[in-house]
Amino acid sequence: MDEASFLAGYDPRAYPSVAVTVDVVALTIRDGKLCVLLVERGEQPFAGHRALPGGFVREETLDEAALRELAEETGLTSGEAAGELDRVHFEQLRTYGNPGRDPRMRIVSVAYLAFAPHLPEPTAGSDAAHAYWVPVEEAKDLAFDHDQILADGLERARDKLEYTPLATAFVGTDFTISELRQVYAAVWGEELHAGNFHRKVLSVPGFVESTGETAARGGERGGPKAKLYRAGDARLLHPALLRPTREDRVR
Amino acid sequence: MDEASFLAGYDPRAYPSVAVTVDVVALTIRDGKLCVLLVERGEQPFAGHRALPGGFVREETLDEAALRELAEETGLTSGEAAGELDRVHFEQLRTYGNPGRDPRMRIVSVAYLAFAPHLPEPTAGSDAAHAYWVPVEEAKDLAFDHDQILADGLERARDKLEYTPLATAFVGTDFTISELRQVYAAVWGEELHAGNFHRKVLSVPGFVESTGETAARGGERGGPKAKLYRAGDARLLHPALLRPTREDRVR
DNA sequence: TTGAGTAAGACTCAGGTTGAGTAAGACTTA
DNA sequence: TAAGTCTTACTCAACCTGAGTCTTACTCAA
Repeated sequence: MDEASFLAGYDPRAYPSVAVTVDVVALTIRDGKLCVLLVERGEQPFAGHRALPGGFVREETLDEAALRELAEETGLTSGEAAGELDRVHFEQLRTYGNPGRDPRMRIVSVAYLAFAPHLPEPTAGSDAAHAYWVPVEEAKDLAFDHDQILADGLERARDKLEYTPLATAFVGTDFTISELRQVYAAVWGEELHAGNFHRKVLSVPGFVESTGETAARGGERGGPKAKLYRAGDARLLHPALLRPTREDRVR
Repeated sequence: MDEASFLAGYDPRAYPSVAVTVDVVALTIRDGKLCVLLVERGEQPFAGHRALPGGFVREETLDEAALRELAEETGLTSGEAAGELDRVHFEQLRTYGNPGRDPRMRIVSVAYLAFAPHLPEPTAGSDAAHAYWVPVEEAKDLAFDHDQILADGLERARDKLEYTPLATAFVGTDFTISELRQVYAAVWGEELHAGNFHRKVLSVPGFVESTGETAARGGERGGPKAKLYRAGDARLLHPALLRPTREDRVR
């Protein structure tokens, strides 16, 4: 039965009311670690627990609701700072709506995944004072089913790194191959062979293009100045950068 | 802002009410063609148009709602026939909730993807009399944003065939490699090299396992009796069966 | 019954991609 | 200045790929 025939034959008020929210899994890399944006809960249920940022959907698209929530939580709502959000990659993750996931009422939550190059620490004193970046391995015991949502988001992020140029959303407009490799290492949680990574990135058409420039200085502990690149126009990587196979992913 | 702080600070009734539905993109293969289950709309809006089956979410999980809708539309609700639904693969596709996607009220729809080996034609006289299987290339001008939902579902199906043993959900419990190849050909819309496909399927650990049996007869127009296989225990295919690269997928 | 056509499945081969390793040279800090 | 780090380029063997050939087993129609 589709929406229309339902509406013709049933009274929507015969069913319990449902609320629709968005929750955002916002990821960034800080100090070489993959971090997620969390908010501190002050009220029951789950008072004292941390949760993913989110909120009710208003008269706006779901995408707009997710972007608005992220902007509010990071404090990036005003003019200049809001421009940083332009470089954030946004995509819908999946929807969570089991009865009982919120103890108070039926809430269907559309989860989003956001990848940010380097958003500032939410500033104290603002609306966003209760939000902060947490390394993903420390993000446990979240409120509601947010542990599951975070886990699903991380899995999606790791997958998309293989087939899409998503990693370029985590670095600045100009970056070195080494910086890009550190993104993969942080998200996948394992080191990559620098030489092979270099070869593969440059062999994928449209992944990166040279700026002709060179980094201002070498690495922190030595090494030559690396060449600078910017994101190319590819939307899919071919061939893909497959992560080292793990048998436990297969069965 | 998360759900709890919203609920504490705002009155949900201050926002327009939102209804939550599920829509199902149910795919099967009939006569070598990929087909989708559609229902005929008798009422405005979109009277005379076809639509994806779907309906309101009740006191059940989203997954249960999608399964229930599919069962109702196909008429597979009673004892024995309902068993056929056990072999249907189900997964959430994505959620569509733009204001205005339904002209009457704000409706957020969680779309599901279903893959069925060979569900019967919905029988006339039942509740499902207005539902039927349509080859996907003939499924145009659907109601609401269902063209988009179908397109997204097809893209997902084509992708998942590469990395997962999903194709086995389209065939019987016992099948030949050739039948499996025809599934790939139907979903991807292109012929595959029989020898290479054979080699690759058998080389992927856990994709298929031999039954030791042989098909009762050869192909319709000749050829030897093929060996029979059943689905293995792999959940991811490694190495993947990548479809022939198309440049237009990349940029 | 036989011959033509079809398909399953095993094989070959050239070309490309892979992970692993080596090496030269540019740069850092101590 | 010395020791260590890092980018980048290279080599190599192993593997995977698409394209094609071949044998054998079967169906169908004459």
